[in-house]
Amino acid sequence: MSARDDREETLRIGDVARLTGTTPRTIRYYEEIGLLPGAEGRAPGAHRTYREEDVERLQEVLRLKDLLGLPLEELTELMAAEEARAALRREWRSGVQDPVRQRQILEESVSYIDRQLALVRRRRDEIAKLEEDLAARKRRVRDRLRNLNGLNADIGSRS
Amino acid sequence: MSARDDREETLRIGDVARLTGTTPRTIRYYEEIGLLPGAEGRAPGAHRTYREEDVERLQEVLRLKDLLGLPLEELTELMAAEEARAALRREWRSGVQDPVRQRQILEESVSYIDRQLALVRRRRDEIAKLEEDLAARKRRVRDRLRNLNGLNADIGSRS
DNA sequence: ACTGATTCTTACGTGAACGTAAGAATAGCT
DNA sequence: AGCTATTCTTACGTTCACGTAAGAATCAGT
Repeated sequence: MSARDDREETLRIGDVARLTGTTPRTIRYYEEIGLLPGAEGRAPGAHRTYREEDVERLQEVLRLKDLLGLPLEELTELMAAEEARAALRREWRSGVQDPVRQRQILEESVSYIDRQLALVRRRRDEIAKLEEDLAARKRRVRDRLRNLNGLNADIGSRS
Repeated sequence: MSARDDREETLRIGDVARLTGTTPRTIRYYEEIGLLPGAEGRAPGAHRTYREEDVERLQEVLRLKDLLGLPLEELTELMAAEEARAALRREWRSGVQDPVRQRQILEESVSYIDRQLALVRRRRDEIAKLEEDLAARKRRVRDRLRNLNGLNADIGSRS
């Protein structure tokens, strides 16, 4: 009763839901569609257990979902990067340390991060463009307002 | 057959759909929920007609929807700015030109643009933060890779 | 071992945002 | 006036992303 892998405080689905601002249902759903891993060795009917790592991953998922607005299926592909990192960590802890395999996993991870970065940067540019356009529009309207106020500077002093 | 308001080439719903990359159904739906105006004086059963102005407005709607990810109902509120601008333009063309009313409309327009800008800037910041985080993560992974390559510089030369 | 809280599985329900089908009507052209 | 393409209205269907309900099972604490 000492040498097992149940280290690091083990959270339950309700805890994770509270920590991430979602609901248990959502977490189960994400697991169901393969967006979250859903621990291999779990007896049918047994409670799901999570660690900090899983919480962070879920937060990443929610963030990408919110900011990129992708359908969950595409997000599933994107998140394969975290899978690679998780796999690496597991192999790391289990002491495998085959440098060739590690290189492979790390490179895979980089390529997935690059895919995420590409999407994020496109969004960033689109948002920037939108902001510029809105600012320009605002300037034009304010110019018209200044015009009106200039031509008859008698009416109204506070908006 | 000369003095009417049917100036400016009048588009039909299919044209607008093609120009904006959507479908007629979507356009009707947006009109139905009040997100698009849906011309007042239209006989029941008659074809809808649009002008450049309407196309631009729809493009704005689609852009905000995509980039902000708001439910259409909230978007409807946000778009009240365009309504104000459209109203102003109509009064302008019809020669009303009551400066007090114009001031009112312009200020209303500014306040709606400000609301849009606030939302867009929040998004911009969130996206920027996400990009930074991803870039940092990538750096860390690449550092590990460099480490691996340093320790055994024999394997693999191209990624 | 018991108990109360939480979770499990299964399955049907829901809201948002459209898709699709059908029959009638309209608009542009000749 | 007639023909054809497009559109109109109405209404039911669909997909995504969960919500909700029910009965059984599990887990933490005593």
